[in-house]
Amino acid sequence: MARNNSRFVEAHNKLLTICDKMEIGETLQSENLLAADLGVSRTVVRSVLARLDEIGLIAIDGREKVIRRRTTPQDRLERPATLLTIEELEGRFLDWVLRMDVPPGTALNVAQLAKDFAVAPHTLQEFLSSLSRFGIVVRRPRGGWVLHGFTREYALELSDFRTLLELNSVRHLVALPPEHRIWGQLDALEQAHLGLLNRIERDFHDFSLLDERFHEAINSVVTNRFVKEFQKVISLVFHYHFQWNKADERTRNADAIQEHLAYIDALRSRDPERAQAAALCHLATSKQTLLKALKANSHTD
Amino acid sequence: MARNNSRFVEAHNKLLTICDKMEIGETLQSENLLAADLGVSRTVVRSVLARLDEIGLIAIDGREKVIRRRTTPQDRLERPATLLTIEELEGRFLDWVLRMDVPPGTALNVAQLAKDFAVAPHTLQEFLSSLSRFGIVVRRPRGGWVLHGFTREYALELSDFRTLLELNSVRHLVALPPEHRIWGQLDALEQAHLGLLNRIERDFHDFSLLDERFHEAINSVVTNRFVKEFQKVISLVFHYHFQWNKADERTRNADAIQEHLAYIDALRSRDPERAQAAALCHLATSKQTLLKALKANSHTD
DNA sequence: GTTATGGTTTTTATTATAATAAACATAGCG
DNA sequence: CGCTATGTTTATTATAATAAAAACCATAAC
Repeated sequence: MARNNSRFVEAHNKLLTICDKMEIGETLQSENLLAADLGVSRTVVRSVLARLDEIGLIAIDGREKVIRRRTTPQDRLERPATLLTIEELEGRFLDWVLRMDVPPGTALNVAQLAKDFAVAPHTLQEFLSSLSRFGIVVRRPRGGWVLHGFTREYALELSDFRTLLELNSVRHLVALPPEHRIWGQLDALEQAHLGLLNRIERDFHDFSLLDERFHEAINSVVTNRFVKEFQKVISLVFHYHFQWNKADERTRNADAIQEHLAYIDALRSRDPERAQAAALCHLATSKQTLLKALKANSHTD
Repeated sequence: MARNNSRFVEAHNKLLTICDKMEIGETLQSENLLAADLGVSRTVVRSVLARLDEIGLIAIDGREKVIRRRTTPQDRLERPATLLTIEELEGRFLDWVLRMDVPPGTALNVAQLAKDFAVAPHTLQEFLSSLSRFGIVVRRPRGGWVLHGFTREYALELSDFRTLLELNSVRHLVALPPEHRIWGQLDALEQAHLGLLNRIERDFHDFSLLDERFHEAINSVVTNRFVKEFQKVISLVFHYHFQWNKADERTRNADAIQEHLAYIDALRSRDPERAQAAALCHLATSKQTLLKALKANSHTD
């Protein structure tokens, strides 16, 4: 009753498949080889073999493992409900906070949340601890967690920080040689923007994703793990709010496309000042959009 | 055998002190008031009262809690060894990594480390999880942790990121009005630098701390939680490496003081370009110092 | 009506333990 | 004698169980 035994079950069922491919009376490979084939440790293989012996599928005699009968569907074990990993949890949690519009200052109940998200309480705890680095949640003095974002303050600071990082990327980008992959990417992105502009009436929802791809491309020219780590949070927050601010979504997205196109042009000019100006202009609009989205469903006054 | 009962013990001993101040035959306050006085919940007060009743110090009769005898030293409970909190752990851990010069790629043994640091394994686990946001450690696919920093790459990226943040701070700083507290702080820092320069032959060790204070002051003008969070890690890493790179420590620190003084002058000029140039100059030196420190005891080639 | 207390529920932090992996030792075969 | 396969032991992580603490509610006393 400690770890979940999904590894054991998986190996067990895989071994059944192997047995199916062999004849009755044949002998299985050595434990070491089986372990390598199944991608698990020998310990697991041994416990699987012990079980197969128990249900009479094979007969273990010293190092002889003889297949005794064909497998039946009943032999297969049910895989236990697999819990989310900490990586999968990240998206779900931010989604929950932003979508459910959880007010800042809410005390988070680890046990309850863990149940809701179908993770071990411990996993959630760890995750919250890592989120606390971004100030989204804070640890209370004697245990427990409080949701601290997303206030207006937070949004402002996040936007400012984003601007800081992206202007840095822009400065790097314009200095790149013509043969760098980024220029081709920008061309492709330009085409995608023009394409979306043509069918904006219907597909304006697609902009959110395009926006993410666009900024990701620009920031990809900087190879810095700290920049990248933050980019993840930033793009998540902006992405979600983009989706939910339904007011004027069509015209807003159409305008943003125009800004992106101007931004791309400015980058192509290789003129650092012009490029930074275009970036600033678009990022300012983006900031306003985020603030409006917050105000729309605000606990934040 | 779950939580440690330090809260109970603390409340217990405090209540003994309260009893000492009262006469035999007097009655104690209500549970609620005691709880407020001791700063704990009523549950703790109740278990403490139950124990005091048991050892015959007081007699509980309904809501009457009569003091029966004087307290003796034997009544006091030994406080259990208090484990480190996650905040205290941070410094200790980075200290260990940098001081012991743990090579990148080392697998971290949670149970062992937890013992060494005198924390619950769980606390260490959480802490590692939060550190993983900075890429110092990474989680292995099937449990376990690997130390990933501090390679030359990491140091370079950290330096670059630091430069990015600090230049931003400088741009903010030079735009601040003369009555802002920062100008007074800079004056004080200048005096401290000049003072240290006079006794550099003897006290060159003190520079590390002064350096930290200096950069902290400059970055304090930006009120951004993301900037602040990173500053913590950055200053830790630089601070430690400063201390351990013993080569030419005296002259190196004397030179750095000169750079700081020029930096302060440039800030006072309120000229953004000049200030940024001075900042860049000093940060570049700092980067070189860090790289040299890494090379000196390098696993990183 | 107000305050104090007894009991109950919730929630968090820690410990014990099962599942896994790895290391080591031993036996069998060529 | 050397190599490989298996048996045994040990170490380590993830999770379930659980104790401590806090919060809550209902009842009793003044």
